[in-house]
Amino acid sequence: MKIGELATATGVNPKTIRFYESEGLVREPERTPSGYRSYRPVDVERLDFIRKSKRLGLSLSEIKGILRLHERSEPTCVHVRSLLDDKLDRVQAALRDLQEFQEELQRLRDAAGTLTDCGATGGRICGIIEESDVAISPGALAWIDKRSSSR
Amino acid sequence: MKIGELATATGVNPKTIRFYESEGLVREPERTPSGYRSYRPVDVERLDFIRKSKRLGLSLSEIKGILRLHERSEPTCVHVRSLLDDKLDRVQAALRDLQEFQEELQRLRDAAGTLTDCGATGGRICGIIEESDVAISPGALAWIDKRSSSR
DNA sequence: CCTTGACCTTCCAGTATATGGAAGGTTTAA
DNA sequence: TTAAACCTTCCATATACTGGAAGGTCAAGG
Repeated sequence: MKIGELATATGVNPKTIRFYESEGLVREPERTPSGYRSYRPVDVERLDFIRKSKRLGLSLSEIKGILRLHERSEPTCVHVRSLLDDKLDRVQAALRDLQEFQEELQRLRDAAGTLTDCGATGGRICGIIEESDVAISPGALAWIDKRSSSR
Repeated sequence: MKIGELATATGVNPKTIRFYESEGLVREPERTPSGYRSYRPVDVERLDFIRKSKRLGLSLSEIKGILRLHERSEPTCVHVRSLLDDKLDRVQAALRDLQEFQEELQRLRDAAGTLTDCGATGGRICGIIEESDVAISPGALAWIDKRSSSR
């Protein structure tokens, strides 16, 4: 199985498969005489595992940790449960942060909507922003950054 | 005012100030004969503006856009209002995504909690994950990535 | 005069997770 | 034989910084 076939079988971009290999998430496959990567069916399962893990919000290094445990024939369930607990805590914290941020942003937007001039006179750049006092948590701010770039 | 003093006055790391300069968010300051950057009080205001904008979830390129408008003496309020509307839409979408994700994750966690063995027999890596069917939206997934790394 | 320490300078690398492109080699079918 | 569709490696990009290395400057104290 060449890399393109593995990509089609799993829905993972060939570039991404090579990247996972460089990161140690996927084993280095055999090569054909001409240097092409040659995969086995078990590699489909491994990529599916990685994909499902990512859908749970696990990072590549967390996934790597699980795979390392498994390679040493150690049980993974206890570790995975604690990762899920951790993830759940963070999602809940983010929900709270984001909810609060949404309310503050909404208030600011409402106030800005009534202004015909945002007051950028003198040395001012934009009154809407300069008079704002929204305190977004670092976590929610981080989310905004990422979100903006992933669209 | 040297860069360290500006940093103290604004709460922005000197490295970050230099980075903003390289990105065109802060003007290139005069230099002392020995090459030190020499800032004026107006630079404090500009950095404060950047900081407040970031707290509203604006990206550096969005902030740069606002500053460019202002430099050309064009009004910024209409533009800023549309940025805020956009931001608000995304926050609301994220809240929905994240809420749904939280529920799915909670369900998975509850199911995993009752297992004494996650079923990693044969070629399996971890039954909790392999049997999961959580479909997290790309936006919320992106958030998780960023969040994990920002802590 | 010399040293010490706290500044400052530039440049390079790394963070996380890919993705796009360049430049070139291989294989398969027509 | 030639064109398309693969494959290879290496480098750059996105985001918003942050850390470190190697070295210059400045003020105070001995």
